[in-house]
This record gives sequence, C-alpha cells and structure tokens, in this order.
Amino acid sequence: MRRLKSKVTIYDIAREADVSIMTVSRALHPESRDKVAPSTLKSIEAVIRRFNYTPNSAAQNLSAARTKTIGILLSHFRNVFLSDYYSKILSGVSNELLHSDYRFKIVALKERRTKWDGYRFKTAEGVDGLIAIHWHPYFSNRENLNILDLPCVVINDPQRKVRPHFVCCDNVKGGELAAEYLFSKGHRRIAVVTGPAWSQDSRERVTGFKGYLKRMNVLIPKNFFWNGNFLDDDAYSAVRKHFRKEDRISAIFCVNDHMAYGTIRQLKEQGIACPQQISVIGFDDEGGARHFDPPLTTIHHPVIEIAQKATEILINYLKGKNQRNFYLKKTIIPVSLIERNSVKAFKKR
Amino acid sequence: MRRLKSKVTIYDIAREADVSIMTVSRALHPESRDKVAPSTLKSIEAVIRRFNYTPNSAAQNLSAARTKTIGILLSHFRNVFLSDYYSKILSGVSNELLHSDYRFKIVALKERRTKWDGYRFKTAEGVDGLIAIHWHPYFSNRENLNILDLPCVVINDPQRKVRPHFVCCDNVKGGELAAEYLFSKGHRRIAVVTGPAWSQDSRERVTGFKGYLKRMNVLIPKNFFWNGNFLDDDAYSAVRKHFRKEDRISAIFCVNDHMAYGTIRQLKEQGIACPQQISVIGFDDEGGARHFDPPLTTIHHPVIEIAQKATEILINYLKGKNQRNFYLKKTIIPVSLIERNSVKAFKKR
DNA sequence: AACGGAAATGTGAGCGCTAACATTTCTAAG
DNA sequence: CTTAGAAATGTTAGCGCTCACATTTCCGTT
Repeated sequence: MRRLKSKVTIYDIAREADVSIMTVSRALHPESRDKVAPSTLKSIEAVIRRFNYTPNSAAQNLSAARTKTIGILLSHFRNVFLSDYYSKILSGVSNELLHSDYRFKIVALKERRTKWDGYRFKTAEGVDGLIAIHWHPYFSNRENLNILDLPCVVINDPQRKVRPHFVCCDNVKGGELAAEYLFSKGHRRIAVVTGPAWSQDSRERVTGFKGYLKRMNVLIPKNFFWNGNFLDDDAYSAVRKHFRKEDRISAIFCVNDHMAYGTIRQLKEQGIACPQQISVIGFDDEGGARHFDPPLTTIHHPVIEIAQKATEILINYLKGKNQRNFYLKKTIIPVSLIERNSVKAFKKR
Repeated sequence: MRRLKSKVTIYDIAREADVSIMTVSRALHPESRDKVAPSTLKSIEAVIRRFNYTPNSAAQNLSAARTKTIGILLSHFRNVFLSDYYSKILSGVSNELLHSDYRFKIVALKERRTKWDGYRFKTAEGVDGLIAIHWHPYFSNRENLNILDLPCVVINDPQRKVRPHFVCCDNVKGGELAAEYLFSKGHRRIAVVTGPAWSQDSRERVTGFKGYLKRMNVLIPKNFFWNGNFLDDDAYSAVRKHFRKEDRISAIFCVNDHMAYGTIRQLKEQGIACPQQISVIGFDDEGGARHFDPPLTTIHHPVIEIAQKATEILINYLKGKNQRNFYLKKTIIPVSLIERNSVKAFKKR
C-alpha cells in the first residue's frame, strides 16, 4: 500500500515565504489571520497556492486536541439510512454544516458492553461534540447516556432526568392541533393509539390531545386508549383487539404515522373505509404519508429543522458562544397540521 | 470550551503494565498482537481495561499516516440524504463497514474552483480511499476526477476513459430483461425514453433493450426514442412533445423510474390509462416504485449491493489484498425484473 | 556449557501542527 | 531622538502515537 504522506508541509511554506511556521499557521486560521501583516499574508497565500498546500488535518487534530467534527450518535447502524427519520436528520445536520468548517461523522453504539463515555468518543472517535438521536429505549437509561462530559445535544424525546440540551418539536401543541381538527370536523367519539410508556414523545402528544378535548368537554374513556410500540403492526393488532363497532368511534388519533397506516389497514380488513366511515389522523408527516391510500392527514414533525437547529446550537457552543444556558435547556420547534384525505367531517348515520 | 484531552495515554498503560509503550502498541493491533507473549498480553489488557484506555485516534492517524476512514465522494451536499439513491449507498457502505475497523465519512465537492487531488483528500479530509458516486456530469470530465493517486472505487455510470475500479449493475442485461418482458407480453410497437447522452448508464440500458428486440426482429424507429435528463418532468414534456396516437405505441421503456412516473403522468393527462392502454416499464426500482399508481414494473438496480461491493473492494485493497487488478477493473452486479402492475399483455383493439 | 537464531521487548526519532511564551520591529508620543 | 507599548513574528516544547531498527531473552542443539 503506497503511503501518500503529506507532500507539502507547513515548513515548506514557511521556508518559501521566508517566515516562521507560526506565521504560516496564523495565516491559515480566520481567528488569527488579522495578526499577520497584510503584505506577509499576501505572500504566504501566494506560496500556499503555488504549492497547492493543505494543512494536514491529522496533525491539527492531534496538536489542537479538537477535530472540528461532530458525531451523530446512533444506537445502531443497520438500515438506519433507509429510514425517513434518519435521512431527515442527516439532511438537517448537513444543511447546517454547509456553511461551517465543521464536518460530521456517524458514530454508532456497536458495542453495548463497553461504557462509551465522553473521553471515549472524543479520543477514539475523534469528535468534539455529539448529536444524539434519542429514540431508542437504550438511551432512556440514564446510565447509558453517560456522555455528558462531551458537549451533546439530544434530538427528540426529551427525558426529564437527563441533562443535555434537547431540541424537539412541540408535541403537546401537535396533540392539540390534532384534537382541534377532529373536533372541528364534528368528531366526539375518538380513540387514541398511543406509543410505549417510556416514550416522552408519545406521552406529550397524548397529553395535548386529551387536554384540548377536555377543555371542549369531550372525555375519552379509558378503553379508547390502545397501546402500541410505534410500529405499523402494533396498531394493526391493537385495533383488531380493541376496536368494537358498538363503541361508535368515528375517529382515531395515532401517535405516529406508521401506526396510522396499521390502523387503516386493520380497518380496511374489517371492511371499514377510511375516511368514509372512520377518520384517522397521524403524527409525523413521514415520507410515505402523502402517498398512502388515503393520503394521510397528520401533524408535521419538522425533523429536518430540528436537526438543523440542534447542529446550530452545538456548533455555537463549540465555538464558545452561548456558553451559559447550554445545558438543561430545551429548544422547541413548532409543528403544523397537514390536511390530506384521511379525515372527513362526521355525519350521523 | 473545556479541553478534554486524553486522560489516559499509552505511557500510562506501559508504566502500569511495566513494559515499553511499543509493547502496548503491539498489543493494541490485531496484526501485531501475536508478537507479544501471551502473559504480557494478558497483563496489558488488564491494565487497559482498568484504565478504560482508548488509543487516541488523532495521534494514530498522524503517526501512521492513515485514518482507517474512507470517504464517500459526492458532488454536492444539499438534499442528498433525502434521496433514495444516496440513502441506499450509505446503507450499503455502512453494512459492509459494520464488521470492519474502518469508518466512513461524507466528503463533498463544496468548492469547484479548487483542484481536489488525492493529496488534498488524504491530507485535508483525512481519508485513506474514496468511493465516488459517479453520476453527476461534473465527474464525467476526466480533469475533475483527478483523484487517482488515492485508491478509489467508482459506483455506477462507468466511463471508458477513466481509470479507477468501477462497480455497477448489469445495465445491458437490464435493458434486455425489460425488452424480453415487453416482448413476451406481446408488445411490438415500443417507445424508449432515454437519458442524456453523457450517461453511460442510459446508453447501456438502451443498447441492451434495442439489442434484444433486434434479435427478435423488432425494430424501433428513430422517432420512437425520446430524450430526457433522468427527471420526472423531462419525460413528462418529452412524451407530450413526441407521443402521437397514430403511432399506435403499446408500451414505453423508460431508462429510469422517475421518467416512468413522468411518462405515466403525461399519459394520464391525455386520458390514456396505464397499463390498460399503454404499458410502461422503468429501471431502478427506486423507493417510490412500489407505491406509485400503478405500482411500477421495473428493473431492480441493486444499489445497496453495489455500494457494499464497492466498499468491500476498496477496503480489501487498503488492507493490502488484491493489489493487482485493482485498477481498470469493472465489477458487475446482476439485475432482476420486478413485476408489478404497469405492464399488461398487448391486446389488439 | 557454549552458541545460534527465533521470540520478545525496547529505543529514538519524527509525523505536522499549535499553544504559550519570547523576541523583534514598528509607531507615535514626549 | 528616546522610549513605551502595540504589532508582528519567532522559538520551544510537546500532542500521543508508530516505524525502523537495536537489544535482550529464551530455547533447543551440539
């Protein structure tokens, strides 16, 4: 294997420009560029161009003990990139990084055994900070998220007991919007397909939903809450198990889109048409929602914006801005209702 | 910004295990582990565990002049991650890397002005090799792909004049399969929506398609070839411009799925139903194909496998295997026909 | 008991850069 | 002209590791 080592080093530039390497180093960085005389700067830059010089990032990283790289922390690798959710996160992060001198790197928790602390991420993975995708139950365990000695921003599903900065969408408001919409369409007997109990996202969405209806004097009976685990099939089974015609339910709120798909599938199987007989509203507006049959009315979960904001916050912190108020904070991105075709006005039959 | 420098270094381990740092270093790497006496190894490993030591990757990178990181070379950043194609590539690469000690990093050509040669990728971006996604016309210019002093595997759209190892799907065979299928369904008057002339992918697919039909004594008149640029709208316009009822075309082969969507949209607009009146077959089997209305019959382009294979080839090369035959080679991954609902047997009306 | 050679381990230099401090050069006020 | 202080530049010492080579230890053979 041919070793392609740095052909041109800072010494070459220094020698050629007749200055010390330190002056070259200063000329290389925006923060210190104004400390070198304009004429010197000009000649150094000329030499750099002439030699097509690029600083060796490995040397910079070692010497400066920072990599200008942030890690996107995933709980696993497999199939992550084919998911709409993760694609949006990558998209948001890279949008933000586009105009920055930072890069990102994907870091996954391959090994569950090892304790991955900040030291490890910093030293072994070479990242200056982390964006953690907080949806796997693994992360819910505070012990496992023992990464707080490294700057970290967590996306979604804010846990109360954990300390980093959170960026998430306004789940409560989203729940309210869904409720308001169904209510305005005349629905009064409404079921809810919820997520697992550990999910703060799910709890908040349900809270908002219930809250709005309560204010409108609509109460949802206990047995209208059906539990799922965010997957299509969970809702499919839950609906089969709990749905009864005699309950005269006219609408179902699903805490995420995938479960809305499962719900509608199950209803179809029972010969119940959506939205003609039962309306279904989802939450997330994930990629497939618009192409589903019927196109799903849902709450838009602004994943790209969330990831972008999280990145902005992390980078600012790394650059030394906003040092206070970084931890213990929560940044909330607004949501909106996307009206498509799975909800219809209620008509007494 | 708190500087979290390596708390534990190789010196700490060496001192504690009462050996030299070199012995520790050897114990750290699989290649040299067997040069350390088993008993020594055991005690070193115990100390490493006790101190929760992790080698500093920045130091390793600088010292060894390699990073164990491969770059995925894109022509741009924006919106890349939301595309089905790039998601599959990331997925394939990460699948392969899962069981390797290599990482990947996304590297984009932000600046078109600068010459990005291998030295630059190696030094500034810190990658040992590249996987280039070869679909942007930019890359077609040999000058711009002047990265050959760094090991590089190119995915798709093989160009004749460029030297790196190519991995792509069997475009010709794919074209043949499409032709064979339409032929077997009784279609004889068939139009083709082609890609841009610079695209080797497109040319090969068309070649395979024409070739099969020719062998069956079916000739496609010149004016049945309609040119597009791989986009939905291109086909939409091309079909509007060139399609004539009196040509009595019964099927259309589109060189990629997006153009098949555009084609079907345009036909719909003209009141022509697919597949009832005209059959359409695509190429790629991209994410939306199964959800399209009608579900699209198409040739499966195994992007994940291609990316996985490309990664395997690159990593093997970097590890010193297969040194010969790396360049100038082309690895071809088989394709298959996915039968869905956009093609119907031809019936004389 | 002496010896050769393999196995195990150690030494020293250096990868290319930056931080901290030191020194020189310039500028303007007395 | 001095001289203080700012501006510009230089010097030195690592960062933590690996490479190439040197040295020591061990073992079986004669």
